[in-house]
Amino acid sequence: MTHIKKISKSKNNLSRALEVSLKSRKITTPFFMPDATRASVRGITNSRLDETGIRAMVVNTYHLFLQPKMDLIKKAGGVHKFMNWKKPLLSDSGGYQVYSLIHKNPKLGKITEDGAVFRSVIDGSKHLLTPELAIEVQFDLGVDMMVVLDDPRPNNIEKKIMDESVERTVRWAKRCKIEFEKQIEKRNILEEKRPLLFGVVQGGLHTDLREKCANGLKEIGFDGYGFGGRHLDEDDVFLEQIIKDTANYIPDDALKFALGIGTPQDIARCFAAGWDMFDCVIPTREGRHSRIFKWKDKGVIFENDSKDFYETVNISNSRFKEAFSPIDENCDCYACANHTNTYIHHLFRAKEPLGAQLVTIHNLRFYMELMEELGKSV
RNA sequence: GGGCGAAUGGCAGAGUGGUCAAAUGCAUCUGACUGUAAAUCAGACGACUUCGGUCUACGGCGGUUCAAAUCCGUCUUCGCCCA
Repeated sequence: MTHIKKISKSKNNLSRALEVSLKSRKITTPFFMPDATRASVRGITNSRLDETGIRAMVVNTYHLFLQPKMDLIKKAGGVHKFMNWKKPLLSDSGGYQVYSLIHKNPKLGKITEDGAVFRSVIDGSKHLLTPELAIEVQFDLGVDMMVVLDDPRPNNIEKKIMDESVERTVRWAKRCKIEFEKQIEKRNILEEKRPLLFGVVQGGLHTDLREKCANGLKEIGFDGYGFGGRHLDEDDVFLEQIIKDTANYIPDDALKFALGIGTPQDIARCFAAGWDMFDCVIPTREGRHSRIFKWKDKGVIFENDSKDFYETVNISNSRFKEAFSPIDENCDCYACANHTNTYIHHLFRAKEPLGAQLVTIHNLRFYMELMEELGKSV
């Protein structure tokens, strides 16, 4: 059976809408998944998440593996039951933690051909996360979509080293795919009930390495392919060409997952380049840090490099002390329907967690509206 | 009435002759955040400035000293104790 069906596409034939059949339910692209790294979108209950229109979210293999550990998740009956979330879940492999922890602070672990050696920040215990273990853990989590363990590197490293990262990423992807098929057989999972598996395209700023990586992964065969590493150059300039080229190297009938992207305009540009699904900490983390996303003009979303379709404001700024109006008059989110800028400003000043929760809810609703707008264009 | 102690920047609170425009925390103002080591982190926070400095500041006033938030006298206020 085929899990992915094209339902429409744009005139330029790049952006499109797909219907994806997952084990828990169907989902259409484009979609954005908030990060529920440790099986929770920080501070927000499931019912409030539902109200924002969220259709899927991302949990993290590495974090859940360390805490509460897989024995407990298995006892709970999988991560869906554990967190009582009925809609689709995608688990990230922990590959980014290789980048984030090891490359930023080598003391916290190292990468070997076998896998990534981590020291737990929870209890100091040592762990070896192999590609095989990453897949097994994700089956134990019981998610709808899983990602291979990859080897991301900072964009500014030598091309030779980036090439090694690409080759390792492909070798690890192969091991993941083999383990994936083994697990399906071992667990007796029917084709229509199996999770989808994503490879991750690395290669940094080098288009030829992105192509090499994509081709290597294509040969193995995945349901979807992710854009790995950072999508911005050293000056935080959006890597437009690599984003476009990488999307083109991926088979058209596969899902294209822009991992960790991004700001509203980055998402819009990626979608226009053919990417179907997104996840990012921005709406939640920045919401907790009091930054609010607001619409300015939905009509100019696709106008070249435009940030003009939205703005961000910091609700803890003094100008909101006496702003007795909702964050956004036109927003239908819980925060805007019930509370004023003044109140939310006060909550942040008073360090009341409700402030962060309300802004998180609002920002997630903003991101959902962005996805609705993107969806309308195809 | 007598004795002792204390008064420091918006607040709390270090400092007890020079390296003090004065630690630290809070408050205030602003910024950052892109597959969450992040409800976190960073900067600013007396005035003026040609950015080299200049001025005004540690309860008030007056001394000592080359030099005082720091020592002395006195006044004011507050606290504690004895009558």
